[in-house]
Amino acid sequence: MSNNREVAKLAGVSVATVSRALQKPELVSLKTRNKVLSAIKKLDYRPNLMAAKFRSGKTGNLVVLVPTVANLFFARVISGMQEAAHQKGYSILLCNTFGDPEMEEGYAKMVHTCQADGVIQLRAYNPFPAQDTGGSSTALPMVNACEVLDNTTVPTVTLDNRAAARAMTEHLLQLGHRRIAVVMGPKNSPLTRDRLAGYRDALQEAGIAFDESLLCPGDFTLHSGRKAAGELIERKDSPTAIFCENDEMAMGAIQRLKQSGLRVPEDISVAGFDDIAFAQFSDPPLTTIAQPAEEFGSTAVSLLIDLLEGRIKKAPKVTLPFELVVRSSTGPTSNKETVQ
Amino acid sequence: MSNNREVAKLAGVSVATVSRALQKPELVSLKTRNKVLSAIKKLDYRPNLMAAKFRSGKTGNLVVLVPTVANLFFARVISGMQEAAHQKGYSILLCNTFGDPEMEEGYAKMVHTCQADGVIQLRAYNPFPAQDTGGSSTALPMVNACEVLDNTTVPTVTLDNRAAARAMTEHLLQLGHRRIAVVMGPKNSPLTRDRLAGYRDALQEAGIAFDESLLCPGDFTLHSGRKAAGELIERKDSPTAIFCENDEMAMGAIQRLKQSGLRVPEDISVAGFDDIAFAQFSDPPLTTIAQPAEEFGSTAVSLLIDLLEGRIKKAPKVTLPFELVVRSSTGPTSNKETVQ
DNA sequence: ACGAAAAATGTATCCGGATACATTTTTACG
DNA sequence: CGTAAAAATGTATCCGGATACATTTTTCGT
Repeated sequence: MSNNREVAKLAGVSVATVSRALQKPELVSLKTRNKVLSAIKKLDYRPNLMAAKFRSGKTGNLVVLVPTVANLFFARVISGMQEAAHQKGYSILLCNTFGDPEMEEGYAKMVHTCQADGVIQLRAYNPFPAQDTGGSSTALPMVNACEVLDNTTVPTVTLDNRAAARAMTEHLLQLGHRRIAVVMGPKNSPLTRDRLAGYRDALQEAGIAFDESLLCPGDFTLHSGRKAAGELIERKDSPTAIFCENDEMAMGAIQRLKQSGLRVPEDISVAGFDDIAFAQFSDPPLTTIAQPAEEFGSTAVSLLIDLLEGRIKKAPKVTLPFELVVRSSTGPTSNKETVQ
Repeated sequence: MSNNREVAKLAGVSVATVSRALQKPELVSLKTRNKVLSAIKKLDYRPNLMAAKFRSGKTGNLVVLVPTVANLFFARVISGMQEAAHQKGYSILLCNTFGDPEMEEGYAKMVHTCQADGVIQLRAYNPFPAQDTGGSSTALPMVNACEVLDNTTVPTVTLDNRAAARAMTEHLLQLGHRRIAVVMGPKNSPLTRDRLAGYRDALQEAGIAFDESLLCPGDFTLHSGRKAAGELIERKDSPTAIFCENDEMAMGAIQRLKQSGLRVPEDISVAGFDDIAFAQFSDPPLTTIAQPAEEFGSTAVSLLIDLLEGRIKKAPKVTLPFELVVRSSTGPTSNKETVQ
């Protein structure tokens, strides 16, 4: 591979001129510029960006920590990130973490070893809590998106999960449901906690007592939704509606309900969250909360780049809009259920 | 950020010793090693890997060209890649290309500018066809996986799509189907062509004439499956089975069929390809071809790293196994249909 | 045509770790 | 104890582009 100096020699100029001809062409006379460009073409010269980045101390890489790549919501978020990053001259280093703090720390260290400039974390965990100092110069440049930490000085991009869950719960209440089960995400997740809070807000406003036994554990997989639904319908006082914290679990639940001969929504309503592509192809099509997934990604990338390039004073907290999408998996309670 | 020399000074040794203490500890005496290590700890020194990589000429990055990140099959492939790469000390630079040759070329050029060491292409297109010279030193180090080129000297990882499509078609024929529609992937895709060939193989062996009008265009999205199904059932001589070239299209098709009051599989059978997670949660659960998606990714990464590290003589062609997974979306033809 | 300012170009050095080669220290054996 | 071999360590240089600063060339007004 030819380099700087070979080009300079062939063009009969100095390396500085070669560098300038590429970086700041306006500083080089037209004649010289052409000499340089033709030498570059003749040698098929390509600048070694590793050298340039090494010198500048900027890698142009962003580490993205994703609990599960093989998840439709995250896939959309990543898609949005990739596009935004590419547009601004950055690259995405994708890291599948399985939500394991050790892996997250390992990958985040790529910033320390100058393999990446910053980190986008899609889970509510700061790999270096002691350094959660936002704009501080020693801190890990990080942006927290989707599932975010509560008390953090790190920039965040999130949804008002509480309001969204409340909206969904209100929708179910309006349909006459009084016993609404919730299939939750992983324990200790602020996202799960906030959605639960929204659910309780709506219940409280409607004057309905909160029943902890209606809460089911889940892990955002189809299987966990199926399992939860199975357990719910075997109870004597089974719910008339199931609010799942993501669409995969909702679709798993629907499958299980149908398997037991229950009709959705006639016998039991099911709601999801995320509005993945499959939601409208579900049978019945899923009532859910649409999130601007790609925008989560692109916003997170923009914030991180702003942070890296010093355009951020204090950590912004961006909240993106949601939308309640009512389809056919939710419906009015049957008389039998409502008379109780 | 502290460097090499600061550590050397604090430890009272030379930079070479510092470097050796980290790279080849056995060459450094225990006493010296400890001095170095404690200096490293005291200064919180982290080697600047950009410098090391710059010097070695190896970036440790692999560019992955994916037509669509937000696709469950590719997401699994990427997941497998990421794990394999991480295990071998490489990172994945994820690039969403939308199947656009220009974007693919742009990203592939990252290898020329030393931002990455090699490329994994998940689509049948070589960004630098002139350089398709396999082991040649001037060639772009590339591995082609999933959808692969026919006449290439590049290493490939693929499925015997022809045999898989044939197996699925035979399954449908055994159930009595004689008019089997095919919802295809993008035109000009070897993958689509091979699957079609397998379909024709099976028809021919069964002595059934091939009817081109049973082929429907598609693009691997839920919507295109729905559209294709809509067109098929409006025909006078509509098929008794629809073989979709991926699960998303199959699920889209099923939705459309049900919408028209058709029962699957009683009135019409539907088969998919890929066995994504949703396939078994579809209503009815989808008959499909299971592919080892993660293994596509890990194998591609292994091959590329072998290629980069000079362990490959001539380009290997790896074929991974498939499995026909029969669920409930396919069934025997009804009498009405078979008597024709 | 002269001189000052502006434009263009060149020189030398830096970034930080790796390593070939040189040098010093230790080991071990007669 | 002496010396050769082995082990440990140090010195100097390289990788390739960026750039501060120095130097040369051009422009332009008078």
